[in-house]
Amino acid sequence: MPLLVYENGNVRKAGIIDMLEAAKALLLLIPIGKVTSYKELALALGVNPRLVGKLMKMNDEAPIIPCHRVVRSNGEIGGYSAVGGVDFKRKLLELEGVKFKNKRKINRNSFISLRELTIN
DNA sequence: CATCGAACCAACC
DNA sequence: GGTTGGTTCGATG
Repeated sequence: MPLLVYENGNVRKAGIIDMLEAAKALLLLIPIGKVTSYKELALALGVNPRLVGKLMKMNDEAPIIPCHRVVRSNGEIGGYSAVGGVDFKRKLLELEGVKFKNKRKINRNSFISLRELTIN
């Protein structure tokens, strides 16, 4: 299901910029110490997970808008193209209290589903 | 669990 | 039209 946008009286399919704004809004809901996955965002936005990566890359306000809290659904850290690279991403997450099982993987219980954030 | 190939889809060239 | 990602999935060991 593609994301739709209501704009001066009619409905159209969301463009990449619309999705970027929507993604940013969702990112701001993720609490410190928690992460979500590209997949979850993808489901919420109705796009391919790889496109979510592209969106995160377009976020020029990292790490204020916390795209570093988006990781792979299998627990691996994923990428980070903003300054500092993946090492900085890991550092941020550790600093925020995200628990790592080991160097590669994040604990299951550090994940929060977008449903928990957008409902109630 | 780890690895591998294929599917994904909009951007970019 | 082919390649490329901040990925995922299913199959296989």
